[in-house]
Amino acid sequence: MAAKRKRAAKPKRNPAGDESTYERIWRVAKRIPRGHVVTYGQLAELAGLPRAPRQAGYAMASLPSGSRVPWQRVVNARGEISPRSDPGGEWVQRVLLEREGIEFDERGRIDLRRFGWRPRIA
DNA sequence: TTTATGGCTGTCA
DNA sequence: ATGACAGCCATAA
Repeated sequence: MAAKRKRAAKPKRNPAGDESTYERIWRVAKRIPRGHVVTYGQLAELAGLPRAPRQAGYAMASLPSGSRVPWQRVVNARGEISPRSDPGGEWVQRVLLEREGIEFDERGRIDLRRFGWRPRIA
């Protein structure tokens, strides 16, 4: 019998064709409807990484240029735009969101109760 | 292989 | 309410 493995062995996805963790996150992100936002933790959870909200963030940071993933619709748990490596990027994100009809309060925060995307738990 | 990093989060003072 | 700390996990060196 196969040796018992404490944790499931890594999926060992194939180089091309199979989807990596990031791709899976991106796929979920693409489902975010316009005019709504999700938190990194939520995104990670939907992607199957309930304890890896950071990975969701890095997946966004790792997005290839030209991708149609609405990274702009991903914000932190506070409903705020997280500071990232790219200077000025948060401003861009905010503009994109406002362009979708999302409103920010004076503190630069989004009301997740109104704009938060609440997908059915798959 | 190990080590370091990083668009986070939840808890505690 | 804000500020600081530790935990978590995949990716890149």
